[in-house]
Amino acid sequence: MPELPEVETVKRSLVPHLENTVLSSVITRRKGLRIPFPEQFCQKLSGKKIINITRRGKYLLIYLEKDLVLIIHLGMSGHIRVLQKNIPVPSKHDHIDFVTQNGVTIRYNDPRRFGIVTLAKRETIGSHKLLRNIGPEPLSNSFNAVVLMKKLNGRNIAIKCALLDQKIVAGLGNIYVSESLFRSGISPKRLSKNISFKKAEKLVKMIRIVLTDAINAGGSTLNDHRRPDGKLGYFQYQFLVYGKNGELCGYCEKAKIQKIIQAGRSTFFCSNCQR
DNA sequence: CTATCCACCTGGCGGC
DNA sequence: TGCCGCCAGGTGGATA
Repeated sequence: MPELPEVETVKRSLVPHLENTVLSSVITRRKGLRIPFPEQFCQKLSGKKIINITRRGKYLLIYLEKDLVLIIHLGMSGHIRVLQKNIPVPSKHDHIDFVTQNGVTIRYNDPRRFGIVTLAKRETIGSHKLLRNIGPEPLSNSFNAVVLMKKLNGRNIAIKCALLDQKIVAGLGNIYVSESLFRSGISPKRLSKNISFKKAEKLVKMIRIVLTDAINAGGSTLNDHRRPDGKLGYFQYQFLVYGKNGELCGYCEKAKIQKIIQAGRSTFFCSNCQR
């Protein structure tokens, strides 16, 4: 469950359980995920109080005392559950448990193990390898048409690929790029350098709307993955193009939604509505 | 700079 | 039932 709205949903689920609570223990069941866990990972975290939780793009940042930051990325298949009372026996891909002093267990599960869980020092977080090149937060004022145009300027890559690039804008993934481009009337194949300022303005606006709506819907639920609180997100019911190849476009009702492959990933669009 | 292929992994699905 | 290929919400590296 890994684009910005899903990560934001996870963050919001964790805040009431974790902020101002102390980790009594941390249990890892393997050496690492996409990268190894740091040396002494569990020891460094146990006994530490969690100060606050933020999100940067698709990364969760959990700030603890002693200027320690726990960095979490969910990859393709990572999910987090909040467990209280009757905590089940860990199953196959439950790789990490964060146990708090008030009896809550935060369990990290990730079948494909493309996720990342690591530590950093607070003062180095701005220059951290994983975070330093990430573009503006799409829901903040640092993201606007002028900034976007500057990033797209002269680029010969398809706009779809540009928006997937976390250096251009943070947090968008395969679903929300297709949905944002559709709502903006921009073909995913259009070269970045050929996006007009007017279209960039529209795109910025639509990215904001799509992400905000998705967050309000609790994210998107694919393959029955659950939110940390066990609930399902339901933005998938608001998809207009993603996964709808072969269906008649619900907007123009003239063309069928097409699926194409760009940079090895599926893109969904309406060739009539998007130019 | 860009496109393409690949790697990292497991699981679910449809087809035979 | 089983095997097989293909697909999947991500990212980074090598190559041409």
